[in-house]
Order: sequence, then structure tokens, then C-alpha cells
Amino acid sequence: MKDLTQNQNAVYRHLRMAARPQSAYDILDGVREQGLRAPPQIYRALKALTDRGLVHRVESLNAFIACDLKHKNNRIVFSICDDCGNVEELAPVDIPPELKHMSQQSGFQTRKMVIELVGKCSDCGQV
Amino acid sequence: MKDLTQNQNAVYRHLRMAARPQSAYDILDGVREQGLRAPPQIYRALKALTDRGLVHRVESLNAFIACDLKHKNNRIVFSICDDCGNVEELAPVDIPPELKHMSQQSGFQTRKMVIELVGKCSDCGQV
DNA sequence: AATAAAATTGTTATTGTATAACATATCACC
DNA sequence: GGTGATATGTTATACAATAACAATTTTATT
Repeated sequence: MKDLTQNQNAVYRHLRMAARPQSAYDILDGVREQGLRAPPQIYRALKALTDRGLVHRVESLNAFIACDLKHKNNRIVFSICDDCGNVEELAPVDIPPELKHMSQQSGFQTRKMVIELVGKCSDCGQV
Repeated sequence: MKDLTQNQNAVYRHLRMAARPQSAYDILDGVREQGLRAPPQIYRALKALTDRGLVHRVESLNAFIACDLKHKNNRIVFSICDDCGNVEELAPVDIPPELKHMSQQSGFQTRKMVIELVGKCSDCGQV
């Protein structure tokens, strides 16, 4: 892939294949065959991948997901189904104007915004 | 306080006193004197408090913070300084229209939205 | 090419976060 | 007072993340 190290590549490929967000230990299990054996190897690869924006961390799940979109790494939006666990990345949006205003008022300089919508996906919604 | 159990009250008071978001184990240390001894006691109290909207979880920090605002529990906004660790809760905002539109397109029913702004607070910003 | 410095990778051990499972107690109501 | 429901305590364990150091590979330099 794009000049990734072997370990990064293994982790990235695993995440791209996965149907759901993966915990670091899920990933570890998934790449054992490629010779990765210990958590730090996974976490290092994840750090490199998230720094490059190829992978995002889903904060409320302590899990990781490959990024399909091409976008700057500083606006991230997920919808998270708390029934089936499915997570979709949505196209990034700007900081809402009121929010931008509020945070600037207080002198806060935003480098990154994460939005997580929690609810029910289309499959789980009609109860 | 408002018909909280003893444990909930102890945890809530600790969080209201704290200057920073507290991990569950920070809280445990802080309420040992009140007789709480084990993690499940903390996590149960936190669950009750977050369900009632008196406490929020700061997802990207695995930490908890008391809510000063009176607001519905389904729109939460934080600014998080990744330098000094300070976290402020900002007034809730609506789901950005494009986002609402996008998620509805896909049939997602949002119950809750969490926004976390990461950057530098006014104290740490001027480097 | 030989080698020293730097960067990367592997390994062990540990720290931090959260919950399962079960025991005990308290409360509400008949 | 018995009984079901709710709350609480306790032990043990699972899951998430990183510190510290060893080994290896890479790079730059002579």
C-alpha cells in the first residue's frame, strides 16, 4: 500500500476487511498469522495509521475503523448503532457556527472535532 | 441531593469538587473514606448518574465529569485541551442540518450526539 | 565496506479501565 | 412475616493501553 511498514499494512488490511470496528485485541488476533504477537506492535501501527488519517478511533467504543473517505483528519463523524454495533463514517461537516463562536469566545483553538451519533441504524430502528 | 443513593451521592459530590475529569479509579480513591471499596460500586453509581444526565463521560479520555448545565442528556459538547487536560462543557447545539440530513438518508435514528473538540485552551494556546 | 548513530521492531511486564458473577442486604407490598 | 424487586458489597477476571528495555534494521558518514 502507500509506503506502510509491514505491521501497519497488516493492521490496515485487517481493518479494511472487518465488518465492524475492531478493538486492538481483535486486530491482534486477526494478524497473528502475519507474525504480530504483542499489543505494542498493534498500538504502534494504529498510531501511525491514525496519524495519517487512514484509520480512526471510535472513542466511545475504544475501537478502530478504517477510513474509506478521503478527507482531512480533523473532522470525523460516526453513526453508531447501539443495538447491532454497526458504525458508519459520515462525510465530515464544519464546526457548527454557534459552537465555533462559543469556543472562540473562550479562547479555545480547535484542532480536531469528533462527532459521534448514537442511536439505531436502519436495520435495528423498526422495532 | 436529588434522591440519589449514598454511593451515587458520594461519586457525584466528588465529581463536582474535581477540577478535572476523573477516571473511575480517581473517583474510587476519592471516595474510599465514604466506604466505597471496589470498581463495580463506582461504575454502578456512574451509570445511574450518566443516565440521569448529572454526569457525562468524556469518551476520548475514558473519564467522567459533572454536568453544570441543565439540559437534555442527548446533546453533549466538550472542549478538551490536549496540553493541560482541561475540559469544558459547552452549551449543547443542534445536529448540524447536513448531518441530520445525511443520517436520515441512511435511516439512522439518532438518540444522542456527542461532540468533542480537541485543541488548546486559552491558557495553553499562545505558544 | 566498516561503523556509529538513529530509527524501527520485538518482547516482557505492568498499569489502567471495565464488567461478570455471585453473595448479602434493604425495601416495598401483600 | 414472607416474597419479590432493587440495591449493595465482594471477588475475580477480562479487556485496553503503555513503560521499559532488548534486538534489529536503516541511514549517514567516514
